Amino acid sequence: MNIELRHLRYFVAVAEELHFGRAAQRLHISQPPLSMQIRALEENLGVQLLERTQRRVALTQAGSAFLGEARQILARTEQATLLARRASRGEVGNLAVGFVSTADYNVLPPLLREFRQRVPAVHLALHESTTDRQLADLIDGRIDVGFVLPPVEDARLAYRTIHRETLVVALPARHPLARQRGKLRLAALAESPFILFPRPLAPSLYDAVVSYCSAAGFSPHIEQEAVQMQTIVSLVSAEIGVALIPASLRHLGRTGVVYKAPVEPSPFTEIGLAWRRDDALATLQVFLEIALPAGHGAAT
Amino acid sequence: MNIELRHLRYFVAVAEELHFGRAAQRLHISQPPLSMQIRALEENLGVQLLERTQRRVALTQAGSAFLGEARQILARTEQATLLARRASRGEVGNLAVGFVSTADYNVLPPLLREFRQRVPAVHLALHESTTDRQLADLIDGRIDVGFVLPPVEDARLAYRTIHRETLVVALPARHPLARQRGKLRLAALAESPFILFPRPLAPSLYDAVVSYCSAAGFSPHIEQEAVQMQTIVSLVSAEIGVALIPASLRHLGRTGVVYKAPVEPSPFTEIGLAWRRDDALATLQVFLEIALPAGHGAAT
DNA sequence: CGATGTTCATAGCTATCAGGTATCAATCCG
DNA sequence: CGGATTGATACCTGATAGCTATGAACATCG
Repeated sequence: MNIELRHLRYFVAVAEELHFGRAAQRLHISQPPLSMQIRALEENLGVQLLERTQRRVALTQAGSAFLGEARQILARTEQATLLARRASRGEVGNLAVGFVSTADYNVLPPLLREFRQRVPAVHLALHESTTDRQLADLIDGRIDVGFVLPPVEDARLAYRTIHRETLVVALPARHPLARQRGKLRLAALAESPFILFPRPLAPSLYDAVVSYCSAAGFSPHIEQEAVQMQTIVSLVSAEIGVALIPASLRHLGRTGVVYKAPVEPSPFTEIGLAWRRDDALATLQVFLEIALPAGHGAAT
Repeated sequence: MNIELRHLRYFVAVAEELHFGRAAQRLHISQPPLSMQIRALEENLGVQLLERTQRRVALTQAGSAFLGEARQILARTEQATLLARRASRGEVGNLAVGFVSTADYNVLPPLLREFRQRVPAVHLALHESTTDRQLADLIDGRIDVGFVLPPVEDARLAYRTIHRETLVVALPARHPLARQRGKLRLAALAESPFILFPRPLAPSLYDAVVSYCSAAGFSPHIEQEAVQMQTIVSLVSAEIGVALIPASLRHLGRTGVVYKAPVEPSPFTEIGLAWRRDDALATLQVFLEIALPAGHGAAT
């Protein structure tokens, strides 16, 4: 027979009361089975824990050493159940989060701040990455949720938009149009070299840029490609060309670059969250609850 | 119903195997009761620990959080039983030790050294004190064993001699007899003032000194009393008088004091150990085993 | 100094439940 | 689609935690 927590609970009660009768009362059992269980515990350990002299119960040295341990084990068990409950509510645990670099300039910071505040014991592992790599990482379980650019077409993944914004023009400060006050007519850029990212990385955004220009009556002359938005802005600053970028990228605050909203109504570019549709991770549920406007569990 | 260690043992097995059948085999039980116990554990916690999909068993986040806790609780329980066993063998615990100051110059140091080496996890609380106070402290449980001077007459206490030594004369360095080579005739001190401690503190030693002098044909002229041997030697150094002290006190090495063995055969003075006759403290047993020449448990 | 009360241990019984066997149901694989 | 695998279910059994009654040792008190 093995030691069970029952033995520890009983022993602690007896050690605290130093009286089998009262201890039994406290444990809501009768005295004989309590004596039996204590005896069983002692036999199991091969150690006498209590000295019973028919009249007085006293702890042996081994008993008082064991008492401390027993108390700690019981407390630890309490802690473990609380921890399990908190974990099941998504209040402790880990969550691996992917994000495209642009998310870092709008949705990501306030959301992380709120998440930290609501569930400080959840550890977030953040991985900057492109949309397509994030989708693969989601499927393979390397991340649990990703800030991505649409579209997300895999049936195993769920997607919800969490942010929409317009496009603005980024001009080198010495560009003739940069001095002009107020809004800008997009058609004025028809002859300027454009900097853009490769289409496969974010087809929707790429297409938005191109069709925006089409609507203004020209097709952009693509001079240079770059993967990260920050790089694009750097290239603008280096006077390689102009670019159409999400409005929040203004926050980059790069010197030598001027941001201007066109007069033509801009299409919306969007960022969304993607996650495994059937994922039951408790921490993910909490994350989605915080991130998504209305309550949307993974299965909803 | 309460959580028991059984539940934790079973859960850890399942979590490690991720397979109810193999886990059951490892636990030497059949699979159905294992499933039942896991379910009972989950109900108890109010938390799902495992995701069973009829084909694959996986840990939930709560499950992996709980797994770590469960492992630690089980390990802790192992530790606790080992600790209890070691404590019952007197290898861990405490022991309160009293000692007369003279013991510090002969028996105490080597004995403490050996004890430390044999049972390093036992904490010794050392209390320098007189014999009579130690006897009271033993009765009242403030100390568990004492280095005392005989006699010990209380029936509740056991006593065994552990050290015997002769008396030597302590002389001021400028005393006429201090220059003399070789041994000293005790009678030569018949006119010197003596320093001695109050008789109630150590009757046997006091009487040994006085009868030693009587045998040499004189009665010592007691000039000054002092409680501690170190004080007596200090007074000798201050040329207040001479003293007869246990030979090991030479180790005090006080400057200005010369130690000389008399030619007359010296009576023996002794130090012994006293403890509660019925005391079952495991650490005391170990202490006595190390301290006493032959094996002598308290009840022996 | 016996009477009484207190306290832990023992004896015998009961009821609960851990664990066994047999089987089902869902899923996977060839 | 059939066999294999695996967790769940149904039902039964045996071990044992816990109960009541009682005993034995000891302390206290009239």
